Amino acid sequence: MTYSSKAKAPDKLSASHLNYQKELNPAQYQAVTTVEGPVLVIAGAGSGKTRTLVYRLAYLVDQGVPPEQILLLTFTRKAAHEMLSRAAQLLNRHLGQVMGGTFHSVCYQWLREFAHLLGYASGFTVMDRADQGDLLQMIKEALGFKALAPPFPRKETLADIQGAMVNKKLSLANILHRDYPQFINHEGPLAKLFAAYRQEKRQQGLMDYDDLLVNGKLLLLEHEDVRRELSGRYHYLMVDEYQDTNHLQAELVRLLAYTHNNVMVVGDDCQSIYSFRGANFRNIMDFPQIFPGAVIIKLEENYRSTQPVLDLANAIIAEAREKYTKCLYSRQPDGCRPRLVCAADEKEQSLLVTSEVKNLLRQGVSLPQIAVLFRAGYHSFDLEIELGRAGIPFMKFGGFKFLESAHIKDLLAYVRVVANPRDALSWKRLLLLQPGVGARTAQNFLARIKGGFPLEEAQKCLAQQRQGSLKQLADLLGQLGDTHQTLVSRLGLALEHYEPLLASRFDDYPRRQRDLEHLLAITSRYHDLRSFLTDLSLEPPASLADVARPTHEYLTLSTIHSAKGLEWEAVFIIWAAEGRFPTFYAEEKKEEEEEERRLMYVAVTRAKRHLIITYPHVGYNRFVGMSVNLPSRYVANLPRKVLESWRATISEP
DNA sequence: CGGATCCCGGTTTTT
DNA sequence: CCGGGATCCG
Repeated sequence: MTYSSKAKAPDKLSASHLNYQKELNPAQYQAVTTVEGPVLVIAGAGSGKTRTLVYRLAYLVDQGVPPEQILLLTFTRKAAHEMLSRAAQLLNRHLGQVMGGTFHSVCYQWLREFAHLLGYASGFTVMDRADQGDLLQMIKEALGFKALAPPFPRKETLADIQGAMVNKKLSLANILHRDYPQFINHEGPLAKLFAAYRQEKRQQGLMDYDDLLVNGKLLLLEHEDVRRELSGRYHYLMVDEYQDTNHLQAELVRLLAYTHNNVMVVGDDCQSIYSFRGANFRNIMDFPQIFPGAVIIKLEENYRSTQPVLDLANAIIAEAREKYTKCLYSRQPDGCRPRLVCAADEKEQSLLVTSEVKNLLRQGVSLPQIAVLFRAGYHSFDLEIELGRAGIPFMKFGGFKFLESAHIKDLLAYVRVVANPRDALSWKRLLLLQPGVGARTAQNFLARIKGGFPLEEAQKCLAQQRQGSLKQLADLLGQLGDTHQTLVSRLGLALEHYEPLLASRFDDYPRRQRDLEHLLAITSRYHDLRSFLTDLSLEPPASLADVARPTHEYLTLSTIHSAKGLEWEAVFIIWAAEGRFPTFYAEEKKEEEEEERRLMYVAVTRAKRHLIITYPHVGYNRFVGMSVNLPSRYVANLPRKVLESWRATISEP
């Protein structure tokens, strides 16, 4: 451990006057000041986990550790930014040099530096989920698998299967057997398809999300010098939300700690809600085996919620089949009991939330202190209409994917082919947009530029085509590649070209046009095309949406997944009905059903003081028409002293 | 090539 | 029940 002397630097190096012992409770203090060797922090909901990470960052810097030697891995890049700026505030100095972000974005940066070692050009671009589906579809067609006896998986399912193989480390046969028995007959073709997929990505200079982790790991595993270099670059590792990491991420952590073992991970097994993308909360429990001698610290005091809210949370998680016991306790014994309210139907549920929100406002709770949470994005559609009618401003997080909508992808295709001319996927998208161009022309063009030609080559090829629109496009691409122009003006040119196509393609084009202008506004923050495109793929859309946020106060609507780590004075959980929450999807699979329970636990523990859980008594079901809903199993039949049951009574508007 | 029509399938969470 | 995708025809 060559670097241990740094953290043991004498206290006089402390530039700040922070009194760590006074500002933190004993467990937090221990977590903050134990900087050498492996540390596992089990942090219950609301136990000051973020505070602990922030103070630890500050502490390290206070001890004289150069910020650039710290690596902070978080679930979103926004979370990393926030922690850094809070630490900077504490110390009253700028900490620009700390490396922070998601595993994906950090791997991306290393791969830009070292991808050539893996036989990848450094100019690779990142594919999102939809791109993955499109490429798989192209291959499915090319291999003639559309003619196979149905059912053959559609492109979204293909992407799911591929993702499961990588993230859950299971063989194709295994996945098919476990989750997709209906496709077992097609195992052979599927194996071929996925092999071709891997090959195509490499040839086109594309990496999907999983590749970033897989290749990042490969880089560290197979290149001892790189491992040494990167491990030495960051002497102190901190990983947030460790319960939501998968085997690849755990392996990355192990490899990065190679030269020093200074690694702290923070997590809560009860809040593990991402197993659908391979997260495994056992990573937490295995941590002491992988890092022998790890110090284990539990944060159990909850600073967020009143005791009645915690009582409900504890009652929900008590039923979990498998968990590692923590005892959460609050300093605020008093507070109102959470309520379970049965509304007559969805409309009444929406009216109930609206009128209760108004109630809270009268009581002095401000709009930004209120959130409505739900299992799936579409669960709030009706409520959104009602809120609009009532004139309550709101912002919605999660669910809808701005960046994956067709018009955004169309516009981006213009610049993506400029950034990476080998990207056949974007070429195809771009070409098919042009009038007079169909599958045939696109195919011919792709065949001609196959193998990766520079942009000029592609331009020449376009100029030779019969269609006038393609000759025009060739000129435009020349301008888009002109790096003397600002990125905004280049994207502006693309938009100018795309707008007429947009109008003929979509009948709701005015709305889509506004989206595109919003995208252009985001662009002005960037100078470099590649980093712009990367951020769009790797940055959660919510943080990009900052520009569009209303300046006035608003109510938060969010999926529970997107609400992770956040808190509000008052929380509503809507559609807490069997079939929706837990989703009927998960009802039969034990492990998934367990995860739904944890999801409810996460939802409940977002509330500081007020908590209302509702469901509509009658709901519309596509198969059966009207049907009667039962309350979610996680909140039905709880003792009255934990959860009050009500029938909705609201005055009609 | 592009528009129209018909049929099937499937409903979720996200880097 | 709605929308995406496949197919067919002009």
